[in-house]
Amino acid sequence: MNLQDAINVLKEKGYKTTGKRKDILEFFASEDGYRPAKDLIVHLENKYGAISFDTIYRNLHLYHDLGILEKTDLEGEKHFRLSCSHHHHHHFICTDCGKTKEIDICPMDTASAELTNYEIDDHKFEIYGRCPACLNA
Amino acid sequence: MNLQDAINVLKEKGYKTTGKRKDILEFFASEDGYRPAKDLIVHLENKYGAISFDTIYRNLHLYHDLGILEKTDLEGEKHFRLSCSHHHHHHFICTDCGKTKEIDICPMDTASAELTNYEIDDHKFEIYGRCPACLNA
DNA sequence: ATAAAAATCGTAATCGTTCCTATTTACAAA
DNA sequence: TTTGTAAATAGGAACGATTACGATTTTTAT
Repeated sequence: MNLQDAINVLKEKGYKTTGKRKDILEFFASEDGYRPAKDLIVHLENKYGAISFDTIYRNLHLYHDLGILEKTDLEGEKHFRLSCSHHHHHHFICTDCGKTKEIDICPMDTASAELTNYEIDDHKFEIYGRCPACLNA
Repeated sequence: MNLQDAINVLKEKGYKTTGKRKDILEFFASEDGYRPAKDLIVHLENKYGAISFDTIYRNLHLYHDLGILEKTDLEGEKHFRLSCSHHHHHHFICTDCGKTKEIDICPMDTASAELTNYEIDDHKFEIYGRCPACLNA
């Protein structure tokens, strides 16, 4: 998912493409890892001086609902990144810089065999650690 | 990990075994799923009428640090359960009742091959859905 | 029994997030 | 291009989970 794809989704669904909505998308397009709302707030405050929490969180939720952003809970704080809309995969997440690396293994294929009679709605497989760049720094 | 094991760990490490510490352990021993602090507070308030947040959270952290409790972040709320100290495994978590089922598959064996030059500190594999009991209710 | 250390209490503060009403803006239709 | 209106944003209050803190109580070792 890139900036233009995301804007197209917004238009298709009839949402207005405001300056702040674009700013938010640009922010995530310029990052390649999970970021908390806090970082986005700082980024937008640099441009606007002040920004409403409502705007931040309403749009984060909207983007998540539209599949534009992926979300994960890290230490009680929600983090977001642009969706990797190609094939199903999971992530290594660097606990220093937040950058991610795709992991092409999904354990669900075999795990679901252990769960007959269970309704499976979702799953999470994440690996935490430090990326080579952070290890060298 | 059962009640007695947990008390032994406390004593070995030189922590005091107070009535409330035992109550907390008994609470988790009587549950077999992940529970939020909130549930523990309600449980202890039934017995004592009031309980300090400090006592709740200090002991949850202590137990987690000592390996007595496992922790997971579910929708911005930390949930705890007695550690399953036998072999390494993961959990299916029922989003209705919080009960868990062990999953004996760990994807790290194969996944770590994709992460040469990365430092791996931790990982999470959780499956969410509804257990047979909740499906029938 | 008693003293020292540790644990708990009661409450205030903090942090991330949600909610509310008034105002502003984007967009469509004239 | 103006205008009507639904949608979006502002600004700040409220909320829920968690953390922090000085005063008090309890556990445990002596």
